[in-house]
Parts: sequence; C-alpha cells; structure tokens
Amino acid sequence: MHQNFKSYLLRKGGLTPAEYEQITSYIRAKKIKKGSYLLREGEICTLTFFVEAGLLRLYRLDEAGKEHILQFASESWLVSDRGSVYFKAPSKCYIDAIEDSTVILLDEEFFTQINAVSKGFRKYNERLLQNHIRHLNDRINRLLSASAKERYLAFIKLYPDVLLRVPQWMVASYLGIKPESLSRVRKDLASSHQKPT
Amino acid sequence: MHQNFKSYLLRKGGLTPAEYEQITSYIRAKKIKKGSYLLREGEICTLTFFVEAGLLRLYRLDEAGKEHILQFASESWLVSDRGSVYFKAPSKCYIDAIEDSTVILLDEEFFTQINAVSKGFRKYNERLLQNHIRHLNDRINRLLSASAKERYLAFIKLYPDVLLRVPQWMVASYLGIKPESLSRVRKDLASSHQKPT
DNA sequence: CGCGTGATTGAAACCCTTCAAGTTTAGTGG
DNA sequence: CCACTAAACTTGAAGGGTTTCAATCACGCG
Repeated sequence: MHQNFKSYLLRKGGLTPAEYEQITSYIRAKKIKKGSYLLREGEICTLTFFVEAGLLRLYRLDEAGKEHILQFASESWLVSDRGSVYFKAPSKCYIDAIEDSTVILLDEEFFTQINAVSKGFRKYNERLLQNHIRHLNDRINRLLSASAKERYLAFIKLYPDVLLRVPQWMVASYLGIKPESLSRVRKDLASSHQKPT
Repeated sequence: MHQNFKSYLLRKGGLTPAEYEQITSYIRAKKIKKGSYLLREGEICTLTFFVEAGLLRLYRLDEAGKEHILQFASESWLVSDRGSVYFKAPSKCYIDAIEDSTVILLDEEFFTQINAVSKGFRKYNERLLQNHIRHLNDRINRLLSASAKERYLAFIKLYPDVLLRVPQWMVASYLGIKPESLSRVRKDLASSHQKPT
C-alpha cells in the first residue's frame, strides 16, 4: 500500500530500516479518484502529499478565473502548498488528481515524529527545500528568457514521463501559453524535426 | 559599521543581545563600489550577503548573453545563490552592486556559529526559506498570468523603494520585457492615470 | 563641451492570443 | 460493441501585445 513511500524514505530520505519501522504507524494512505481535490483555495494546507501512485497537479486561478499550473507531481513526488503549511495561512492554490491516485498523507505529527526518529531525514528535508528553490529559479529564468517553443522543449527534457500522461492543455497551462499555441508549436517541431513523437 | 545588521539580528533574527555579543567577532563588513561583482557565473558561491547599505542585484545571462534579473536586494536584505552555497556547485548567477554598497559577508563558519549560539535564529532561517519559496511561486504565477503592465504595477507595489533607485532597463529586465516596452507601459499609465508619477 | 548611457518614440515584424470552425479522441450508456 | 456526446486537439484568419531596429532626446560626468 505504500511501497514507493517506503523505498523513498530508505533510499533518499536517509532513514535506516530500523528508523522506518518506528514511523510506519504514522503513515496514512488514501485513494483518490481522478478529478477530486486535496486542497482548495482559501483552505489552510495542513498536509503534505506523497504520490504513491498516480498524478497530481498544483495550480492557481487568476482574477480572470484561468488556471495556471505551478507543479505536476507523479510517483514519488511530494506536493503541498509549503507556504500555507508553514505559516498556517489560507492557500491560494488547488491540488487535484489528474489520474486515479494513491497518496500518503503527511501531517505535522508525522514530520515531528520522523524528525525525532531520524537525523538523516532532517538533512534530506533541508536539501529538498534548497532544491525546490533552485527549480523555481530555473523556471523563472526560463519564463523570462525563453520562447514558447524553447519552454516546451525544456519541459520535454525535464518531465518526459509527465508529458505523456497529461492532456496538452495542461502542459500549455504550465508553460504559460494557450493550448492552440502549444498545438502550433508541436506542429512546427514535427515539420522541422522529422520525428513528430 | 553594521548597525542595520545588528538590529536585523535582534529584531527579526530572533537573537538576544547576549547572543549577539557572542557572534560579533564573526561579522565581516566590506565596502564595494557600484558595478563591482560579488559573484560571477561559474564560481561557487560561498558567501551570503547582507546589504548593510546600498543596493545589489542577482541576475543570470541567457544563451544570447542577455541579462535577466532574479532579485534586487536593498538595505537589510539577504542575497546569495542558495543553491550554489548549499550544494557547493558552480553558480549560474552574477551578483553585483547597483550603488556603492556596504555588505556583511556571511560564510559557513558564521552560520555554524550563530546556529550554535541561537536557537531563535535557526527558526528564523527556516522561516526565511519558506518565505523565499512563497515569493518565487508568486512571481512565477505573475509571469504566467499577467501582462507587462500588470507586472509593472505589481512591481511598484512590492518594491516601491527599489523602483526609484534602479534604472528602468533593470526593472524591465526583472519584469521580463524590453526597456522600450516598459517605456511604453509607463507612457500608457501616465495618460490614463492623470498622475504620471 | 562632448561623450556615453539611459529613456523615448515610431514603424514594421513577430509571436502569441482570440475567436470560430472543424476534426479527432475518449468516455458512457444502450 | 456500437452510437452518441463531450472533451481535447487542430487549423485558419484576424487582432493585440511585445519586440526589433533605428533615430532622437535628455542627462550626468569627465
């Protein structure tokens, strides 16, 4: 029921098998249907979600009511509105399932517990945070400097797995362009490259 | 020589005066001239800079050699390439001075020391990190959803002090538009609003 | 003074969006 | 398994916003 999460904690999270045993009782899994929500705007995000199976997205609405995807999360990714969790402030985000998914629900108690049990995890978590910032900076840089086509190519390189599993209009939303534009970008790439994918 | 830094540590950093006394010997200040560099692409960023006085910028170059400003830092702001510091990896960024400035140089030893001395600072630093992420997400969202004019208006609200101290072409670089476009945006705002600034 | 940097303005080009079909794909119920 | 419908994707033409290129203006500084 949470094999991915276990190997994630052991292989990347810095936990020893013994430490892992000490926190298993705090692990709660939940199955959710495609389209259902884990977080809505205005709510305080109290949980962090580990994707055991499936695919989630984190997005916001602008004043015009249009979606803008901030992040995709497939197997073995963590997703939450960190700011809302940390500051216990109402979130501006939505999190929902793009596919039927199984998620591990990580609450404050879980983190307290795992930090008490494992020194390694604390380090890993810090590392994760730093990595997150690096990614966000990269993305900002790309939005500042790259064209739609360049951003799409970068997306393919960074998230080849996600690309095949999400509808194109969501990719467009992530890239900050319209679905029609992405369609044209793809057409253009297909005609120059001889491999249309 | 570092009044701002002192009151920053006491008022925001969570240090008591006694704790502050214990770390003063680790504080190094440096004066730098407008235009001089604190970090260049390819270097490993070992220092974090606290702006005691003046104004710095953090930027990158794209493949075409054009600058894209990621962050401004005026008095009492911290700036560094966190990723490079944390992972001891070559930076893709530049940091230079927009005005003659005085910066406090914070190295690994300083952080080790202050964390050993002050429990409050560790908490504050965590808070800072979370806040940083929140800001980056806000910016990404703005780049995804807002027009040049909207981004400019948001910039005015967020950094009214910086606005008056940097040349317009740098603001344009931060916003992800060309100086000419910013000029037109401003002209447009001046004619609709009756107050041209 | 004159030079260089930054800001402005204009015209044309370009990229992306908008709107409006049409086509394909996927999901559902008979 | 097919028929039907809705959603997703494609395509075209027109429009808007931003860029590009080039010229001009304003200003500060040696």
